[in-house]
Amino acid sequence: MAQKPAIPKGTRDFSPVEMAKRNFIFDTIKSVFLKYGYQPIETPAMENLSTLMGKYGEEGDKLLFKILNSGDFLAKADESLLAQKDSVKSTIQISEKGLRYDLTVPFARFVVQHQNEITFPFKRYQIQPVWRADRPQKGRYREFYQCDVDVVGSDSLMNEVELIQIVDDVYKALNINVLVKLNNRKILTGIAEIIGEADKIVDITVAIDKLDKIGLDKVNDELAQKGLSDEAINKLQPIINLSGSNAEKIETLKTVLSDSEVGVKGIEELETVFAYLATLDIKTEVELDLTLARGLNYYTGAIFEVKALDVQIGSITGGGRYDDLTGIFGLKNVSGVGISFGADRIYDVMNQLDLYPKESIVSTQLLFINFGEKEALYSLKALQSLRNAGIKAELYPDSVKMKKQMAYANKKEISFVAMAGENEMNEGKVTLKNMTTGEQQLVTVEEMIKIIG
RNA sequence: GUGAUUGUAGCUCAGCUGGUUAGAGCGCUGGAUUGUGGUUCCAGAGGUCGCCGGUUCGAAACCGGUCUUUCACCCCA
Repeated sequence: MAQKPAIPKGTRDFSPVEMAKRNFIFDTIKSVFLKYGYQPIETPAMENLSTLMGKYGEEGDKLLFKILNSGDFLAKADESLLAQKDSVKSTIQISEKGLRYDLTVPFARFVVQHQNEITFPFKRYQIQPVWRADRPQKGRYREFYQCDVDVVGSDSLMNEVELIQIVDDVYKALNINVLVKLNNRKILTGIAEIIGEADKIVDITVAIDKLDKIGLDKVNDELAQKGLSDEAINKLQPIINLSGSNAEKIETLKTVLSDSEVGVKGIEELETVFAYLATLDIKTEVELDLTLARGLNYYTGAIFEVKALDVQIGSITGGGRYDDLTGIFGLKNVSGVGISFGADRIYDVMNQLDLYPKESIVSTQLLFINFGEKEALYSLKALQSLRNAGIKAELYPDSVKMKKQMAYANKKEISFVAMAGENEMNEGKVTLKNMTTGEQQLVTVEEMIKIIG
């Protein structure tokens, strides 16, 4: 036990059954992405630290996995810096690469680097793992998959609408009940302007983001702690407490934010998105939620978040519009909007609710019992025809006790077992056993294909 | 990063205030049944009690450290 190998904290192995379930999720998401005209790309697991650092805030920098330089990296490093024992400064000396933290920043890098080969608007999806040196807990891992869809090079709000359609399609296909929360960063900026605390926008959004969790009083406490005047906090109250239908909320905001140019722009954008959505057949409820802020600093327009309604877990999908992201890498005026599906959390939700369709987890459909070399060769021929007909079939490789071979079929949940011994071979047939009913019949290969297929 | 929490057979767990050969259920292997699994019966294998160190005549149990699990904060998918 003690000597057994282990895997690093916050990482997981996936068994065949788990992989079948995960692939069902990935395949579903992928097929929806393709349906909307998005194309796949992949980027390396590691990026230069210079492209990663500073993009996720100070916290994010700490959560980046850094890769030690190759060779005698300590000898090449500046001794005086190492002697200071300052981890942040020393990192630059001994590490120049890191594991990607999300897919959006590498994508921005990709767009800038390949700008001359890309046709805009560029619609891409990307399904790859990302790594964060976070402390693991429920629904939180150090290695997890993101499924990103983004479109860059288009300002049209049609894209926002399309992303919501995609969310609706994906969760309909997965059979998960969700709520889409929608907000707009411009409205948040407008609010900060109106109450005269424009420079505290980040503190304000972080605080009101917690409303659900800690309640109104504590949010106000936190706001005061961040240095907001009582007057500003008072002005904020009607906004934090905003309720009613989406249309009602928008009406209220219109009067409150009428003096803020950005705020008005934000309201217009939201109104347009809701108006477009109203003309479409969308099953999922979309709710305007002003407390939705999301930590990432680069959102400039719409902000999305998707919550599962039947399971208590963090958000399972999130995203938004970012006008300036490629600007960091030197390409100006390219606006993008995208969302990210958290495959691992979706997996946890699906598991808890047991939502997998039976077909999604079948492996082998038919097992041939091995009675010996001559019989095995006879079975092999039949297997070719079955496989050509699209049936997943296998032959037990060793001619061991039948009991053992049957137990193997049972454990792998193979629904049919075929037996071809001397009698069957003489007739040019096989005995087919249905493992759920226990019935057996003598049939030809063609008949088998009909029964199983 | 802060504060808690967990770790005993492949799995889920028991093991009282430290005292001889550490237990159960399930699973696994073999047999009853040498061309029939999933049910039943019988037998068997499997554990330096997470790891390192300390206290003690004696530690799975007490203490320290470390790794791991889970949870809250922070942040986030």
